[in-house]
Amino acid sequence: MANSRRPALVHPDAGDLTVYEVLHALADPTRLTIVRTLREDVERACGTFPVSVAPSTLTHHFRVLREAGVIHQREEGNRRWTTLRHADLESRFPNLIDTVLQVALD
Amino acid sequence: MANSRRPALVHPDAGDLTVYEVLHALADPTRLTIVRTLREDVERACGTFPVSVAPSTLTHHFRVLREAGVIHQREEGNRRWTTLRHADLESRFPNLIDTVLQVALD
DNA sequence: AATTCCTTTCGACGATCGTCGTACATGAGC
DNA sequence: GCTCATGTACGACGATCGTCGAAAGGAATT
Repeated sequence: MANSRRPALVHPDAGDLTVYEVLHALADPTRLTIVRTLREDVERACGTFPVSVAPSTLTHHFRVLREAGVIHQREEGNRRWTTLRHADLESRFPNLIDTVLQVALD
Repeated sequence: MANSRRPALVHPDAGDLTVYEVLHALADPTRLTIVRTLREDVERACGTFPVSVAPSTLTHHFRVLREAGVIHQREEGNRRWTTLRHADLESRFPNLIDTVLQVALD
């Protein structure tokens, strides 16, 4: 199984998030599109995001978001489901995500 | 005079600011300290910010903030006075600056 | 005019960034 | 079994980043 053989996904504790890492994670068009999409649909598989980059690039962006504590990913079969860590982000950085999303309407 | 001989300082129009450049500008401890300081004191000279980097590094950070549209600088004598472009930022990205500052209490 | 102060410009440095192609691993379905 | 779909890992690439020291300009002061 992928769940047991592959290295477990690392998710930092809510208390360890830094505003600098989060801001940096949000300061990219592709990554902000990912976050905006997750704000509308609770959970999505990797391949279903409306972005236009190579698969390996997308994996890279997911790692940046995950290590910054912005998203959570869980594996199921050969899919990886992604959610926004909204509660953690709210408790640590109140209003930040929604303010950024509201301001970045594109 | 410095005002006429040195290349004029470039300040982007409020309408040209991008949320990505602004977020990137804010995603650095030194630069966020500068912004926080300007939120308290309206106008300050370059050398008076509570940061600990080399003068040339400070100049670099001011340029990043200025070109992102976060700060405004004017020259007077051999001093350069810096202000936050709060009204422009508010009109373009409502609540963004204050939310980030409130969240980054350090 | 000489000195001192404030700030910039330039070039450099190692590090990180966003991007991609290739190869690989897993799971589902035939 | 085999194939296809999903997604990752690795290595590479040029670009940008944050940092600094050295040198210099301009203004204020003496």
